[in-house]
Amino acid sequence: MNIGDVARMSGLPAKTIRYYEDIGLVEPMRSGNGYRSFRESDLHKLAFLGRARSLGFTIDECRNLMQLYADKDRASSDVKQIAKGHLQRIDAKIEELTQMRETLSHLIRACAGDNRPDCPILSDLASLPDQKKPA
Amino acid sequence: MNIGDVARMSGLPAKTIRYYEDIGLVEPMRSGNGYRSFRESDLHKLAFLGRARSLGFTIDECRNLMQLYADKDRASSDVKQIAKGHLQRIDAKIEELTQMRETLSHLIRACAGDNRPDCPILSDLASLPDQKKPA
DNA sequence: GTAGGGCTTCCACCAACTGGAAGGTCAAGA
DNA sequence: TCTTGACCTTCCAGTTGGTGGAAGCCCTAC
Repeated sequence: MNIGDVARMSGLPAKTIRYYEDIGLVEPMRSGNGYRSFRESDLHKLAFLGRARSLGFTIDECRNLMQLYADKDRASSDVKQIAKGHLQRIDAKIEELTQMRETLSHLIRACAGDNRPDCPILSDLASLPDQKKPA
Repeated sequence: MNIGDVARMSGLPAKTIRYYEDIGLVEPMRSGNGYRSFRESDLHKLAFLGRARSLGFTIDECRNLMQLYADKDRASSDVKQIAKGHLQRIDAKIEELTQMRETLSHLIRACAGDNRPDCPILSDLASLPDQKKPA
């Protein structure tokens, strides 16, 4: 299979696939004309990567997960551990965004949004953090 | 004030402040020894930037917001517009993360997490997207 | 032979910093 | 006076995960 084929089948852009080869995530063979030649197993890996990335795993985590996938003697606890760590990151991010959302929507509600210059959003942004000038 | 002073007072790392100067967000003066010399107004801008960034506004949005802040003839609707756009982005991100969280926590619950190799997390990742091989 | 698609490499760029090296400045202490 | 240490300077490189584009093969069809 050429890169266009696996791109279509994996749902990943060809550019991304070349990038994944660059960083050693897949190692397709080469045809006589220099084209990459993907095996079934490469396609499989790419699909794995696409799915893992879509769940937000980092490239490094993907690397680890693929290793575990390849290792028939793995312990599922190792996989679960990675997933749990990732879940925690997601939770932290959601928390952070929710906090932003809170503040921001509060400010938006308070802003008249008319043609006058007074604006609680700007007032908030302009407020200094609780620290004072140097002596 | 030297960079260390405004760093402490604004809560921003000195490196970040230099970077902000690089991209034209602040323009501190220079002392005879080559050190940056920050005015009160620079500190104010930096605090503004720090606050806006902490709410997740992009640097470009910060630029616009600072311009509006400086413009005494601004319409608060312009500010509100920027904030609303940003809120939408936040909502989209939260939505995306929540979806990931959903899938992931589901998989984690399904995984035994013991020393056996069977793992629904890996099984899910390994599933191909709904597309078939080429003709 | 030429037009088109697909493929190749390489280089640059995105956001928003962060780390580190090499070196100048300044105030205090021995 | 010298030195130590905390500041400060610039510049270069790296981070994450790709994306865009240029220049140039390859292959098939017409």
